[in-house]
This record gives sequence, C-alpha cells and structure tokens, in this order.
Amino acid sequence: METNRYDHTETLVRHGIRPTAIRLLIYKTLLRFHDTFSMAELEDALESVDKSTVFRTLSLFAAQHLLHEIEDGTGSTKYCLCRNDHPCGIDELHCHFHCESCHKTYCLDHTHIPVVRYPAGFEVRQIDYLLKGLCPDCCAKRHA
Amino acid sequence: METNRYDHTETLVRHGIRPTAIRLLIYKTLLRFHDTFSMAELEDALESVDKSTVFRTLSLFAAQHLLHEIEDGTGSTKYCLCRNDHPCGIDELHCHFHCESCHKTYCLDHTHIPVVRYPAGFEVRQIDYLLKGLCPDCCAKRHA
DNA sequence: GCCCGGTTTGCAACCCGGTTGCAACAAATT
DNA sequence: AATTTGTTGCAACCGGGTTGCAAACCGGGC
Repeated sequence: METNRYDHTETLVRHGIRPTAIRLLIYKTLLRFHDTFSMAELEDALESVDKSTVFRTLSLFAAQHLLHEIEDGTGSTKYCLCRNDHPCGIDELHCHFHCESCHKTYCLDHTHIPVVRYPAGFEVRQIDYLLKGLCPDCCAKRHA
Repeated sequence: METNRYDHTETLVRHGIRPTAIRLLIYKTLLRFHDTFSMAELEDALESVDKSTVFRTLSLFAAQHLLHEIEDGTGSTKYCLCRNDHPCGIDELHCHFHCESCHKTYCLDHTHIPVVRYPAGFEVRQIDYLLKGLCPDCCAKRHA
C-alpha cells in the first residue's frame, strides 16, 4: 500500500539515509523479522540483492541508529530494529535471549538492562545483556 | 619452581584433564594473562605450538570448566580463568568490560551479574554481561 | 533534456578466526 | 611386545565478513 511506502521513505530520511529503491526494499523486508535476524537470513529473503549491498546497507542502518547490532555468542552478528533515531542511552536498551537449542535470538522488549556497580575509572557507553538457555518453544518440546 | 609444576598437574587432573607436557605448558602460559586473552594472543606467546593444538586445548579447558569463554563483541572469542571446577551458576559469574579504544577486555572481578526480570517460559542457564566504553588507561590518555 | 560529479550497487576476490581430516606419534592397557 | 586409545602437527578447508573496482544510478546546474 502507498501509505506504507511513504512511511518507509520517511523513516529512512528521518535517519539521514538516502531512500534508494534497494534500501526501501531491504527495510521493508527486514520488518518481516519480529525478533532479531542475521545478514545471512536477510540475504536469503532478498534473493536478488548482492551480499555486499546487504552488508553495506545493514552497516549504514546501524550507523544511523535505525538498527541495533547484537552479539549473541554465535559469532554471527544479529540485528534488530531500534526505536530511536539517536544513540540509545543505557536506559533505552533492552535485553536479549539466545536459545541454545534452536539458536533463535529474542528481543526481550519491556526489559531494561540492570546496571552493575563497576570500579571507578571506566567510562561506560553501552551495555550488552544476554541471557542464554532454552526458549519457551524448546522448553515445551523437551517435555513433549 | 617444582611446587608450581606440581600444582598445575594437580589443577588439570582435578578438572579431568590429562596433564600432557603441552597442556601444562599452555596452562602455565595462559596464567601470564591477567585479564582475558584470545587464541591468537596465546598462540603468539607459544611460538612452537600448533594453532590447532591451542584451539583444541582451549576448547577442552573450557569444556572442563577451567576457562570461561567470553564474547566481547569483536567477533574473536576471549578466555579467562574460572575459579570453579563445575559449571558456574549465575551468581558465580562476573561482568566484563571491553574498551572500544584499546580493545582490551577486562574481567571485573568482585562484580556479580544483576539478574533482570524476564518473561515466563524462558529457562535461563547463563547470562553474559558486557560493559563497553573507555578503560581507565584510555580515559587518562584522552585527557593528556 | 543533457551533462557532470558524487553516490550506490554488483561482482569477484580476499581476509581471518575458527575448524576439521588425517597421518604420525605417544601413552596406557593387555 | 602388541593393541588400543588419546594427542599433536600439518595442511586444507569453511564461512561470515570486508574490500577494490567498474558499471549503473541519481540529483543539480546548465
């Protein structure tokens, strides 16, 4: 629908990103992922777009604070939508959960990262908080 | 000194690791790192040992809970000594700090990982807590 | 409408940390 | 000593990520 298309252009522009056709396509496609996604997953969902373009677009989106980059311990970076158009403060970040069985990484929206007391002298800019274990689906499967 | 050598054999055996010469050498060498270290750093400190041996030894040490594996967002796994000889509970884990300037990763001993309230259904086995920013050295340099 | 410079894209090649198969070797078992 | 099991080095591989380069594209000035 037209309104959507317009919204997406708007969104990119608001983040200082030139809204090319491919960028709009990539943005539209990544909205299909509700939790986090990897570059490879996005590439698969975008048969016709080159890997390097996907890579550069994701890097750009992340640099412009349209996406968060997440390390989930698998060695492959995950991405998720950011709600803000500026570098997020620690109080604006949420926790993530990585399932050791299905390897899906969840955004725990509605959580805030608890702040630990750390030694003086460190200047903290960001905190990654990653829970690991079994997700509800995999817990259920195990008992089935 | 002989006592040290004995201690190291003891340590490996206590963790269910056969104390071969190379493993003792690797263990002795990794004790030189006070915070965390990467496989590459250890390899450099061990000119004569093959990369695959270092890799397999670190994997073994981690599996036997002699080492912790840490993701610091650089994509290269870091290791640090574990004080326990069993899988650590969440209350036995400490936080880490990764300096975005010098790329050193610190163990914040004496910290405990604060536990967040997460949705029901998830079974949490482990938590990674990673602070990022500037370490004391790099803060000081910046103001110099 | 057309040209120009800067930007974006696709392709191919590369990098590098990590990982594996295999053969040689050592150590434990009989 | 012979057999079995575990360990090590070597070389090759893997895959995610990254880069150089040329072609395609876009937007502004004429």
